[in-house]
Amino acid sequence: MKFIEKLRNSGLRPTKQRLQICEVLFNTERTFHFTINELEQKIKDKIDNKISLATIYNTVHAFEKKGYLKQIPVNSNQTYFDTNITDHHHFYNLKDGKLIDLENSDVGPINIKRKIDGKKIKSIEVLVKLED
Amino acid sequence: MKFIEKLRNSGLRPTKQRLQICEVLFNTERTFHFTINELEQKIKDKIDNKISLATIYNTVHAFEKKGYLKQIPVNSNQTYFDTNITDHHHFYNLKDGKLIDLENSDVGPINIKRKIDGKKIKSIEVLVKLED
DNA sequence: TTCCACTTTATAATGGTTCTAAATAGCTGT
DNA sequence: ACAGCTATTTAGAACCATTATAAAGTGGAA
Repeated sequence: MKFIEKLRNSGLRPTKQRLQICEVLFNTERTFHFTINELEQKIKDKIDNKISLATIYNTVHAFEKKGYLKQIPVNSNQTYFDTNITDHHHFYNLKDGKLIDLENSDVGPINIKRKIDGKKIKSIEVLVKLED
Repeated sequence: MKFIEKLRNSGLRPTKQRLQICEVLFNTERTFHFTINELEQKIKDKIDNKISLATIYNTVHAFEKKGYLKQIPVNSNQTYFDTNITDHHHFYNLKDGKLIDLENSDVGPINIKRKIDGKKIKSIEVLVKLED
């Protein structure tokens, strides 16, 4: 249905696996953060067939390249992704490794005054580390 | 000399290896960013004896814990460290993976309006990704 | 000097991620 | 519906940064 179009429009074949991963990632009330391991678990819980780990990696990277997912810059042994692709920032709870979205209104506009020749700004991301 | 005191004051024994790594990291005109691999190379270039890779990891982590180094939150397969431990931000050149310091005056103050119960802010870090 | 906890070291183990190559499945044109 | 082509999936191997291990070495206090 809706995801078939979405995938086709971006040049990705709407395979069974991709559509199922779309359901898990995008057919939700709210956006969320995840690691590949967490996504693998969510997929296991929600669908009955098996999707190979390699396919999950492939798909997540394909979706990220198409702009349907964003990587979150955090130092961790795993890569964190976000289904919220709007410009926004994050709290990072060092205790449990959990992320919390920060609305732009919680941070205020960020104005980068310095320019680098021949480069343009692709993104501005703020990470606020939290401790007890 | 100066590094012996520094180490002793923070409860780290001033071993030959740690002092040599201090020379490479802190006896410089300017601060710099590095990965463990880059540091390993720098050490090979500057000293004649060999320091085990495990010792380099141990030392970098010990120095980070004591606040002599900072990790930079970037998504990369390697961990980036910074010898500039003042509060500041970074440009990240996606093309070559190089980091550039941003002065606070280049970014302006960042005021996080939202609070999380029972947590306090440890750091606020801005990463500005650059593309061509 | 002696002793002991701290440190270094080589090497193995770990674990997230990427690669490989063969099997499978969309899709287009007939 | 079918053939043929290319994209995709898959299991498993490979990769590689990082961490763990356990034995040897070292700093420093008494």
